[in-house]
Amino acid sequence: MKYTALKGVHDIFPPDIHIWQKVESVAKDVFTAYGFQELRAPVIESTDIFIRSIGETTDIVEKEMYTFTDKAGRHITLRPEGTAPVVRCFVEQHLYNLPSPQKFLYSGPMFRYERPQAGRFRQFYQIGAEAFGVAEPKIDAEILSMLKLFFERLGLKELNFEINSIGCPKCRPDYRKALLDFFSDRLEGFCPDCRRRYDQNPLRILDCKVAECIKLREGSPHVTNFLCTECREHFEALQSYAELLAIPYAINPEMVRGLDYYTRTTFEVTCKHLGSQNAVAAGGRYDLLVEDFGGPPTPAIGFAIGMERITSLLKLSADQDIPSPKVFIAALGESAGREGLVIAVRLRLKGLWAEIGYAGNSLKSQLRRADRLSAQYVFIIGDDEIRSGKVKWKLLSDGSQGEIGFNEIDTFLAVPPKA
RNA sequence: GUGGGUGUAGCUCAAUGGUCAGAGCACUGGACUGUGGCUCCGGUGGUUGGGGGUUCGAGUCCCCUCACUCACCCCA
Repeated sequence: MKYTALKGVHDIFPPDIHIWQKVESVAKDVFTAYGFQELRAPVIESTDIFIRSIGETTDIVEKEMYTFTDKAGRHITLRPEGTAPVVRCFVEQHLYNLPSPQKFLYSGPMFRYERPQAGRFRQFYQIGAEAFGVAEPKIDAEILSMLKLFFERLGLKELNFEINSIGCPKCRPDYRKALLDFFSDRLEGFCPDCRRRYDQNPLRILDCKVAECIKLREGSPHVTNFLCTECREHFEALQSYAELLAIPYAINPEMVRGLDYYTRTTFEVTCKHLGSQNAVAAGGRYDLLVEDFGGPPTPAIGFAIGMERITSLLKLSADQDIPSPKVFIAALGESAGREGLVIAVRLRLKGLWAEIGYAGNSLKSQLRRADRLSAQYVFIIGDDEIRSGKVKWKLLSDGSQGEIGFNEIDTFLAVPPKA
């Protein structure tokens, strides 16, 4: 094959595209009901926007960004995630001057240079939402409830909602220190990755899947025991609101985040049917990021849904409704073909999906094609029908057929079939 | 970046180192002049991912390379 798509990217086309469209429309409906409006930010931004927000020492920034210089030497990066561009827009466009809160949804491709595997791609799609201006934990719970509704509408089950609080710049250093103290005397037993994490990002040790490390970290301090008063109250209030809204969450004090900007609430929705990349949605609070970008102090919270992971789950479960034509017009001969073409265009004018057969195909093959397309009706037009001014109709589901005049077609199709 | 697995028809897969690389599905034509699905018969479709090597002989063995895939790292 001479021309192929790049590694880690993929084409989306029928029949899968119908699942994608379904997910997008459900998200838009549900998020709209929660007061979110669409915001479309560019796919490219200045590189420093991502370095500043995601964090200089994160994997994303250190080795996963698609970065290049344009013809004027500007440093440009294809967005690896959606929050930073939205925050940049929020500040640059002074959206904080609009009535608070401001709530936005977005969707589109993200780019990360990684080795692809199940559920992980170099160009991948996210649907995300960001809410600005509310410090109250009520909105944290609302966002969880919005996700719950979204998944319910899609018929997705067996999902786990996990929440955590990673504190704020006031309390997190205490926790970090406690963690370092706890690990320091047993560091030798940990895997090489964890020993590296000890220096770079000790919270990540909590995430390690190596059996030895899991055993060694038993009894390690929990972040939730180190929260300052404000963070603890926020987290407790979130839990009570989540219970009020019947969100079946679990607290996972070992859940950590790969982006530096998170504060307090973090959450993840996972599904065990996904393989090792099992998060279908994840997000959290980032109360300091807007200020970091030069805006006024503005608490905020957001999340992103991984489209590929959702659609792969739907492909497992779903009875997919693939759209099919209302009418297939099978014509035999040139003059019947002309008549069929005119009828098809007239039906399309009314918004009905009409397909026609083309020259050189026998009636049998046209019917076969109609059957493959799952057309509801076939209209058969030949010399006889042209002479009599009628079309023969056939209902494919039960094989019944009859005749109607050319001018009766519209009313005929308006009446639902008995089958 | 690291490690494993797999590359044969559009798809899913056969073929002990030995005739002309096969089957099912799909597509297409016919059995049935103008009636789909079911059945039967025929047809189209291949650089066996690419390159090199071993051999009388390679889809099969070896090396290189590319792609896909799963996992690690990390993450949606």
